[in-house]
Amino acid sequence: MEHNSSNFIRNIIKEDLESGKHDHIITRFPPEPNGYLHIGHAKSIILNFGVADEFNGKTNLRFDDTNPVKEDIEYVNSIKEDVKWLGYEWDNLFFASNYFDEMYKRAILLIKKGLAYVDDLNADEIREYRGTLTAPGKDSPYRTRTIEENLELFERMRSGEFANGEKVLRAKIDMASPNINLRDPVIYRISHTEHHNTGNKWCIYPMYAFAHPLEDAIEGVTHSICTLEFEDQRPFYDWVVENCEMPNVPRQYEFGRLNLTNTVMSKRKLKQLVDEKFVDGWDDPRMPTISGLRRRGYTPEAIRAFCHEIGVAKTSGTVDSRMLDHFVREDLKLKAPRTMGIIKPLKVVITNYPEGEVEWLEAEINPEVPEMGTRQIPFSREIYIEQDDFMENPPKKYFRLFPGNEVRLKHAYFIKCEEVIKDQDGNVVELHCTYDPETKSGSGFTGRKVKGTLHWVEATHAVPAEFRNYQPLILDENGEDEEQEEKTFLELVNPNSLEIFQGFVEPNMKDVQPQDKYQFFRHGYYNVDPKLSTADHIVFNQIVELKSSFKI
RNA sequence: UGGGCUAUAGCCAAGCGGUAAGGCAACGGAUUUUGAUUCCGUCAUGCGAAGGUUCGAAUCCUUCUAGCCCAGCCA
Repeated sequence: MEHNSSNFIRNIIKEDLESGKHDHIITRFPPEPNGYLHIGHAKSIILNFGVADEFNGKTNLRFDDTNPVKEDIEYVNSIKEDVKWLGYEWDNLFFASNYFDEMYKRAILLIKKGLAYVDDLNADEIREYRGTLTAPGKDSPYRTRTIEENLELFERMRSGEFANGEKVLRAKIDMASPNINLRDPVIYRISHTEHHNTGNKWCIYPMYAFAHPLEDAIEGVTHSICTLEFEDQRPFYDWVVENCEMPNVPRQYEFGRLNLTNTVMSKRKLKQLVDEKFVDGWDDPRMPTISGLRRRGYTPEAIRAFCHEIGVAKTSGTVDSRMLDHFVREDLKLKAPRTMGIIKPLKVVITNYPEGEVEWLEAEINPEVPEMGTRQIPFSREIYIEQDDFMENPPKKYFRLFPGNEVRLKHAYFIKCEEVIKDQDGNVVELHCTYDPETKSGSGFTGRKVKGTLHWVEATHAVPAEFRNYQPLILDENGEDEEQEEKTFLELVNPNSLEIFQGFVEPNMKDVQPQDKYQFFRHGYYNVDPKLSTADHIVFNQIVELKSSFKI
């Protein structure tokens, strides 16, 4: 069902299986629990789980929790929920922190082989000694310590004798390497910090570059898939696996991360939007987080279809967010019941309709899926239509209501605008119309045609509802500016990204449940907000508008 | 100025020496009780540029150009 898009990683795995290099594959999704997952992670999840599923392999969910100062159990819970919601089941749930003993032993092995040493240089000095992009670094004066001394010092680091930053363990490779990652990278640092999983057992924690290859090797991961910025790290990845004498040899492959127009996609920036209250939280419907998209009303199916269609490559481009919109509409088209809702109400009195009378009309729930059946909607002398569906002085090709014009009310009758009622300030507050009983929907009336069909809600039975319409959170005509990143990014936040309206919906909508999705006729798709909606006050989040070729 | 990577339409992307898939967007036109959907059609003599090899090149070679990433005791 989800298209067979070819990509280079899939091709590599296929070849590895065909050549007999592997008889099975294991992938992993390795988030650090320091924030919520976003749609960029969804791309990685879908890639890792998808490719393993396709070739009968396994995928681990592994928390890369090697830096306790940034991590929190709240994040591990949200990550698990999001992966499941996207439709994936991990074969194993692992924590890198459960490998700390193993990693410590491998570090000692490195020391014993003369491939790692304890350095007393502080952070600033290490940076100085590292050299620059174009100039080689120079050896630390502590680089030549004996194995015995290193062993003893490292053990004393572990036992808590030293303060944060006082010492580090470094791999001994080459301070003149053109690849900066190979200039004796730090592999262990001291951090007297409680860890969400290991508590106070450790005060030294391995660095990503050292830990990650070990984690993969320990789990027997065959294809370790990560994003492009880790490309330079691959030589060290291989160095660690080899020199730590890991029996399993994982290989790292890098793909381009997902960028979307009008979207920021870094955990740091998203966290900033949350912390500085630009949004309601990680799950604000304007956020590109999985939890935000879920609350907005996006479906896992739509996200998966989108990720399959954008493909996986080594280019770093920016996908038009309208492509995501497309897949949401496509998924919801056959799933979402149609209903009518008025976002900006304008009262219409049908002057020739009997006072006090209400008739119930039958309306199909989804014309493309007749099995969804029908619903009953009331019609009477007073209804609401959309303010945007009336213009006193319309331009050419305006098919909606204007003085003297006749339109069709969906599922009901033709009405003709006879009179415009205004308040003292000249604002249109009410319309007086007449209807033609002959034109009832379903009666087969063909006497005359109208150009426009409007949606409406009967006034006395109408259920009040709140509509929350969204615009992009980020206004980025030129993408993310790198110069004054901090400033520019916050300046690009759209002050009008949320618009709230109080309107009306059909009476049959009074018992909608959180996360129910509807297509409001001629508006678009909406989701019942799981946080804000109550039985007394229904709140709909706009998922995506319907397309429209109408321009005024 | 060191190293790594990338370049196919407005955007994403397939293509692996045999004559440029697909999706999004856009634009025509038909149908339409959603200005939606659906349908039909248009959209790269062209693959960052210039040379070269070949009967034949987006694919191989050479040289250029442009963009992205790397100097955390973050991941």
